Amino acid sequence: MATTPEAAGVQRTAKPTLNSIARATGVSRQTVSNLLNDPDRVAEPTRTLVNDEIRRVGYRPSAAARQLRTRRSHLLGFRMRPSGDGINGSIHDRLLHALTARAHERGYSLLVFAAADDAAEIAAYQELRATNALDGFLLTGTNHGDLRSDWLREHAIPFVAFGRPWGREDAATSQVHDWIDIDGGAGTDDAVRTLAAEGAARIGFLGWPEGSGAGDDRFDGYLRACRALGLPCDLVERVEDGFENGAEAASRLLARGIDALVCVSDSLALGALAQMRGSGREELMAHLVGFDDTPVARAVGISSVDQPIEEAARRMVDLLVHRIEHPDSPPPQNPVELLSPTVRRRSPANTY
Amino acid sequence: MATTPEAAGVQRTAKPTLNSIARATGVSRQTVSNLLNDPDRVAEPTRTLVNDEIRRVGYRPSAAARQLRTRRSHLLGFRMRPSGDGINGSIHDRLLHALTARAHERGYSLLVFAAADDAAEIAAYQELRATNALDGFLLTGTNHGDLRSDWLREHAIPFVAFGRPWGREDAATSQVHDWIDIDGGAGTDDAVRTLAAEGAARIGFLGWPEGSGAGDDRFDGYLRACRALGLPCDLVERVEDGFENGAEAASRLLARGIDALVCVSDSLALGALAQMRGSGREELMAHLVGFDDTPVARAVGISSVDQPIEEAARRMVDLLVHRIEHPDSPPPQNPVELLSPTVRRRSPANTY
DNA sequence: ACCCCGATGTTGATCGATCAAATGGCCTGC
DNA sequence: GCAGGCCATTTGATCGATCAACATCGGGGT
Repeated sequence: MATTPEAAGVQRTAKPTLNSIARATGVSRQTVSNLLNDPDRVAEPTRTLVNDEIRRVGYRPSAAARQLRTRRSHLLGFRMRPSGDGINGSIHDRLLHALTARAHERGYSLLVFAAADDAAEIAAYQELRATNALDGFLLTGTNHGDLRSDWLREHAIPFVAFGRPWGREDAATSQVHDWIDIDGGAGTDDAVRTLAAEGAARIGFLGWPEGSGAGDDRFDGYLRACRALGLPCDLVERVEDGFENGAEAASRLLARGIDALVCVSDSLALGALAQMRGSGREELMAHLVGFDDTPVARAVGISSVDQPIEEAARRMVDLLVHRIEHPDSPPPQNPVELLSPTVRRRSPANTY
Repeated sequence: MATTPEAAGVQRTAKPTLNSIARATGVSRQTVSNLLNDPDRVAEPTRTLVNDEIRRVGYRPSAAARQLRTRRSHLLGFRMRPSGDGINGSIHDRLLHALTARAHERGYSLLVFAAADDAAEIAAYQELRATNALDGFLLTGTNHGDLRSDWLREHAIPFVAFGRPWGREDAATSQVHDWIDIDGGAGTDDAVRTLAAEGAARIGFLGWPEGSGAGDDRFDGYLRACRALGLPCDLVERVEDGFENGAEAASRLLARGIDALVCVSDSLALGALAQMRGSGREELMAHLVGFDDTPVARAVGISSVDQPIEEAARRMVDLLVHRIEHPDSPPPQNPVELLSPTVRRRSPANTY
């Protein structure tokens, strides 16, 4: 922000340090240090004197020196997943951006690293923790029996996960960890109710195969809503993610007779949309709901369940920072954080 | 990789350091240091002795300490752009992943930061350089009269840009900088020739408004090819990126009579595709080419110009690392690196 | 014999911050 | 009037690595 104009031009002198500031103002280095870390400890006359000098020469403390002494790097680790061949990659991007912004506000930076699989990710934790002294990690896409969270907990390394600790039904007794998640079930539930309110009676569901935490959760929401509303809940196809798979599965559902469709991802929804159009069932296109509200869905005009990624990112960072700065704080909180998504309603028809 | 199984379980001892290794093996700390930085300096009997101990206790040097002494952080900065509302965001993701992977291979890590605009990005350079001692920066999306590259050069901070130094016609005389880029013009040229070879005679172009480096470059490629082939080259619309804009502009081009269309982005191409379908000109869909080969284009079956992002990322990192490690090396190379994209041919018809 | 050299390895100083403990001044209470 | 305390500040030690300079030991070359 306040990039002092002088600082840019003049600075031909050596880089300022705590010591140089101290000498220039006639106080001791520790006083300068105090001013930075706990301003109340230094009295008024001194305070402004030193502050002015700091500003004048554009002093910034050295992260390396601080880290060496305090063993805190103020760095958080984030794994880049092999660039989503799916359309869903865009939420990954959104998440990373939001995490970066929030971390910055809290005085932290993000270090990204690539890892092919979970084992490689764990190896990376170890390496980064030892050499770069990362303060903590931000995990995404947790799954049943996730090795990563177990490993991190065993090694007492702070982390927070985007995704519930799936398959930890014994949560009450066993050690859990910090996490936030988005209530996917509430999203599909909401989608079903919205479609039903508009008159749909045979609502289909196009999901992922059983076994993925998020996928099962979204399926549950569908079931719950259909049962509550007295609608059939067996119009279901569960396939791997992807445009092609979506189109194929949709054709089967169309054959069984549906008048609306909820999908577990925008990729699948896009495939379903193509199938509807291809088989002359354009009237269904307005009764199709995807998941993630990706740019593609917005562009093409598919309704979609919008996840509050920015909010989720904020809370992730806050949770992690809290755990880092208060290592002895109450063990992994309650059912930590569960955010609700929103259904974005739109219609493909109005885009042509 | 070699996460020693013992290291995980046993380690209840203090973290190993150069000194602890030295004491344990009976050599001096400097010898251990030499072993790490220049193995040839230490003779055989010692070498394996120390190496074994290092492996045994799982020693990893402290980046902070090293950085404090050497003033090298082995960190590269990368700015997260406000998550592309466009569909094109996915190449950003691909690029970041590839950069991360390559940086790791070269012994560097990526630190990401968010900045709203170029001015904020410059402020971030200054801050990150002073506190975190970043070794260099990776820029994306350079434009005419880019402030960032000027600032970095003035301050003698190593960097490499993805994107030519647009508008530096005096490149021969003026100071240039390291960069790589993808020859967009070659891509559109190729697209035109491909379409022409398949019989198209009136090929349209849907581009961005004049003034963006990459956009003008791609337009030039179109012009060049059309002229060379003796085809009309005035079937052109230039609009801001986006699905809606693409659809509108495409309708104007359709009215003027085209039998093929080259677009400057997949977002625009997707809009054009929708317009073609909406106005019953499905036969044109197979003669539509987008740009970037995003997942959406792949999914929907639009042909697209595929940029060799991974290759570009590799060269970016290599150039930057070279400049960091050889600050006095020959000034900004020649027309540094210009990679050629590839046209991916597909047809929307075969997806239903 | 002598001197110098390369190959190995060692020691003291240093990078820039924070921690822990000590200092000196001033005020309060008995 | 003096012990005890609090405040603001200072001093010495330390985090873990590298740099620069110096020791040691065999060999050649002449």
